[in-house]
Amino acid sequence: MFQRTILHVDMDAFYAGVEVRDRPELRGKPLVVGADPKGGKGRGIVATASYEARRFGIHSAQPISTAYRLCPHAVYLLPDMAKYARVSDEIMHILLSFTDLVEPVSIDEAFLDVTGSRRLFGSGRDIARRVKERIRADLELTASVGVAANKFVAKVASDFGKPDGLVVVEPGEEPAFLEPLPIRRLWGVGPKTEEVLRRAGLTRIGDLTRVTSEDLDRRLGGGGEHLQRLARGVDDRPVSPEEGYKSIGHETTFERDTADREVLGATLLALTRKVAARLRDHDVACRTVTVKLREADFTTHTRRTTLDEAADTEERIAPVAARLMRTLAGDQTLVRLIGVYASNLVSARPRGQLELFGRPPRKDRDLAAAVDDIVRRFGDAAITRARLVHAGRKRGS
DNA sequence: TCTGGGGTCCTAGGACCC
DNA sequence: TCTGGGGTCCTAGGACCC
Repeated sequence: MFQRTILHVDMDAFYAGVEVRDRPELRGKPLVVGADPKGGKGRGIVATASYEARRFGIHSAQPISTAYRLCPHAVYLLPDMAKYARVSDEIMHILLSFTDLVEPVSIDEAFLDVTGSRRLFGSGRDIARRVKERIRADLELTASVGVAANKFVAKVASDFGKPDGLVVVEPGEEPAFLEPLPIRRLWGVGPKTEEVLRRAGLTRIGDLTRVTSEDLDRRLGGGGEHLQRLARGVDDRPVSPEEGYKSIGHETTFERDTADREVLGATLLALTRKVAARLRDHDVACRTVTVKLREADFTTHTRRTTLDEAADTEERIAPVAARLMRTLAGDQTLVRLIGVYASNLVSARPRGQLELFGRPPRKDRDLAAAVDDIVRRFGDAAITRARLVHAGRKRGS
């Protein structure tokens, strides 16, 4: 079979790395990027912990209150997503100088298919070394790189050498490399699946190759064969450059659980505005609108509806979202989080083309375009709904 | 110690059509 | 008279990833 060379590039403690680079006085200190700890009462989680902070037992996705208890004297910073997105663009730019086949996985991670670049740049290991050097020289950041014949093994390999790692798994070595690792390392095995498999006595990746895929299907409700192929180190998925969003959404957790209809309504409207603006930004419109509500006890519900005609404006989406919300929350419902999502995305044709089809430009879209323009020029605070200002005052913020 | 916010993918069941 | 089977679209929930 045709032998591919795949790289998985994964930045080390990315947000923390960027902050330390920009503020050298932070170097060597335990640094936590994430929610405001508020003296141990904060509600969010840790986004990234520096390696110094990890020595205290702090890690990503941990409640910020736990992190604060473990290390109150750490430096706590709020994430600056706009900055990280800019750095991410610079990283992707570097990666694209090695091959066109770059598939971003997240803001700080990507797969590269360098099969066709070997003639120009050398072996997979050579290319990995050069990628790391470029990222270090140009951006003063470190990345860990895994090299293998497919995406899954490359991903596990990059994780294996962290931080500042370079791990190559040669073709044929995959089973020996994977067998002793815990099943949790398999892509798609999270806490639930891990527990189901553990109860069946399966704890190492190698264990999965010693049962039948039907047995796995029965225990997990499908996906057994895929899991088994990964466990053997087989993964045919191609590295495919960006395909665009399938959904766009925003959600927010209240500082304190609330049953205040006005607060809920105003927050829903604010979220809807952000979603609609991003839809227009990406030149897409949505046919499906979803509202999510999480109650104080963490039970979570969603309601969605599909529109007759795709929408990309607050004027069209907000009433739908409000209606869905009313079916989710009673007057007494104590709410922890609400969210708005747009999916079933279709490309929104430029207005010139709409007219070609004999459809007049809509007023709501003209208004939205004007608002987008003002926000671009003067920032988000320049324009807002009277209702949002009112609710903000009401909360005393 | 309670658990963010951005996403993707999958499953099950119902409606509806032929 | 009670009843097939395939296909598509839709909704709700959940697992998982970073």
